Amino acid sequence: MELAEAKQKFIEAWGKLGSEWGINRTMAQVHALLLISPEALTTEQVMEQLQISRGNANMTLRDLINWGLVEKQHRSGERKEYFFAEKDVWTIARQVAKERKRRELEPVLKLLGQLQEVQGDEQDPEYQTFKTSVTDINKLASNVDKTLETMLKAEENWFFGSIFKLFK
Amino acid sequence: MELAEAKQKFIEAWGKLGSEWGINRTMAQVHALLLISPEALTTEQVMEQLQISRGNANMTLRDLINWGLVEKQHRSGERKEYFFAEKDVWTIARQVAKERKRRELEPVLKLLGQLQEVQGDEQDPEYQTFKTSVTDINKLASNVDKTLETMLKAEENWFFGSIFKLFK
DNA sequence: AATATCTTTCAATAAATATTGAAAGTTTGA
DNA sequence: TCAAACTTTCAATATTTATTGAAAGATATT
Repeated sequence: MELAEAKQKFIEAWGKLGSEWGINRTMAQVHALLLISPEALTTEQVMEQLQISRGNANMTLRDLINWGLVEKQHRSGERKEYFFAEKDVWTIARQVAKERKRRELEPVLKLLGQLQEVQGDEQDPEYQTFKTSVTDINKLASNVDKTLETMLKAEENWFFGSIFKLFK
Repeated sequence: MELAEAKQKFIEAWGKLGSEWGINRTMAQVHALLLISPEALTTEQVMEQLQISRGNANMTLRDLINWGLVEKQHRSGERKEYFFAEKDVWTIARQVAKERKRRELEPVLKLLGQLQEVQGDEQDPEYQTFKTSVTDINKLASNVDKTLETMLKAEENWFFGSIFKLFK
């Protein structure tokens, strides 16, 4: 396979995977493009390579920066902004985990905690089943949360630090 | 909080979480409804409780069955079909992991393997960066795949079997 | 074999999401 | 201060995804 074709396929696949996991297709594609670019790219270059509009490119790049996956670069003597993606996959994975934990897991945990306080008749099967399900999900979600917390602090921890090096 | 309100909030939250993770909101809501129902429900009951159409209820329930999260029940003397959700959260998590692995992770792994075979000039930074990124992602994805594989076989394995009981 | 009961399908429609592009905003330097 | 170079915004539009509901398909009952 030629490089040009491989790049194309990689970008498409990354976009598809993103959309299957609730991440905007274009955002995933821009990320893919930057991932495989040795140099930082300008908005113009992203627009051209992916055939997207200026507005879309601008918003998508901003989102990627908010996700902590891309950073702006400035070059002396130039007005244009350049965009560069973090290339270490483990750092990327940690970053994504961190953001999704914060944006999605934590709000759910908060609600589950409240729902566990529901009042009702202990003899009512409706009540019993509700309470059991919510409690069980809360337990699992808390464990996932704690596990992620540990993972995210892995670098600071000799034990997991060494385990996670195996994944690198 | 009253049970009725709590149920409503739970169903909404589950639907929202699902849609953030690429799972149809209605599917997640139907799943939530069945999760907190002590008894199996009919299509009619699902339609009424969630205010959705017959077609939607039918397709959604079929999808949930395909995900291995819900099963049909038949009752003697009745023509209607009843639907019942698996309640053990660890089993649910395993089931979801299994399906997403099969539907999304495995196809991506296959492609990454092919992309690693890309031909090009070893001196070309474009080629180098592409190859490094693809290889690194492939490594991480393979490790995730293997880890999931182990998890999915956990019940058959005394060591992880006992570890995972901690999560229940 | 006709009818009642229940399930499935799928083209049409609606709703949610993503994208465009032109105008407004900002920054730099002549 | 002006204007060129670049970035940002957002209402309008397009695309994608989900939902409806009526008709067709099953299956059991008389």
